[in-house]
Amino acid sequence: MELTTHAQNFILHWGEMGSRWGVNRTVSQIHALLFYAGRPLPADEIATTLDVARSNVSNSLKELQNWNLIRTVHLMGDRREHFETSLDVWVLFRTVVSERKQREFDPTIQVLQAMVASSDFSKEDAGAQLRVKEALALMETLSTWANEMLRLESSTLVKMMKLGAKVSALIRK
Amino acid sequence: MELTTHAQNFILHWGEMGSRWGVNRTVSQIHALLFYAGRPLPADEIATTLDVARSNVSNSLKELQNWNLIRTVHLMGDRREHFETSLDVWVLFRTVVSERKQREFDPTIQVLQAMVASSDFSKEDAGAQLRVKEALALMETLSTWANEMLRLESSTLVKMMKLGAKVSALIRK
DNA sequence: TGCGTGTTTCAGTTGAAACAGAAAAATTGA
DNA sequence: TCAATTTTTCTGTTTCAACTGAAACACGCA
Repeated sequence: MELTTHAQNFILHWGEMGSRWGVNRTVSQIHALLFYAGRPLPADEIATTLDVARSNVSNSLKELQNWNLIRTVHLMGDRREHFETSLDVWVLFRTVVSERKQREFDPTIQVLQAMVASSDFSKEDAGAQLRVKEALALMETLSTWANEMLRLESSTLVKMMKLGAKVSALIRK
Repeated sequence: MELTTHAQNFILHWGEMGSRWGVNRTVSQIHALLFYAGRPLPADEIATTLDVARSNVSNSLKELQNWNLIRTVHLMGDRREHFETSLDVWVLFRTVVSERKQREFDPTIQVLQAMVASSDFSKEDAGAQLRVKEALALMETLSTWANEMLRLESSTLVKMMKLGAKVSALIRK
């Protein structure tokens, strides 16, 4: 498959974005390609299109599957596996947020909880203990809130966001 | 300064967190140290405490200043600059979100806007054009919403989060 | 102006992650 | 079962950001 200029822009920029947020560049490029193409692609076509090694594609696809961002489909008359991603951007967004939270956010909360629970802060760390508690409280608040938001339907979520700060007018209690 | 076990845990874990989110490890460790210590520290004390090169500390501090996460203070009878961070976790959170948005999110929106505006998508990319538009719409929604949230006072923000999905009950319009 | 103290810059080094290519393994159709 | 096709694993190589240490630079003070 030959990429148009637009496709190249999109894929390269998305890969760049990914790497700034701690996601492997090839992984995000592949995902961008599948999203842009909008149809299932076999691994070797991905490899030739992006000009990366077949093995690199294989590992990246596995990573994307672990992230629940792609699934395999089979096409008539072709024994190769084809890979596709959801084309609903809100589904993708929620998946990424949810996975990321599970992998990195929640474990950190646990670490902080353990720290705070083990009450053997030395005396000179009293202030520090308070601050760690506050950091933990922030993360717990965020976590609970995120779980609730993720449970909403996309359309509801969008509506809430568009309401935005208007909601704050209701909070005078 | 000798670090307690708790301090080490906190700082090391925070550094680890940072690097998973695309933030230099030393940078986040230094910030964690300043937060944990809760008092202004001079660069060389940071270097010896974390056991990294003095120059590394210097560059990392500059980075933290660019992020508006630390400021310098001067102590009586000491010519050295001392560095301190806000101890209000919500202030820190908002700063990070705001800076990160400005640096990485907003520019991406611009790229997508440019792509969508330049209407020379070839015919076979019609579907792709639609999808890019949807991705852009999502990011714009998020961006507007984030701006509104960032303008709120911390206490209001927390209240809104604690309300959480309860707000969605109000959206039946 | 020169000296002591502190900071930054810069060039080279290191280490970890990403990647390629080959080899091994798996799958399917005959 | 075998051959053809496709996928995965493995090992070395490359790349790049992070880091160090030394040298250059800035500042304040006598």
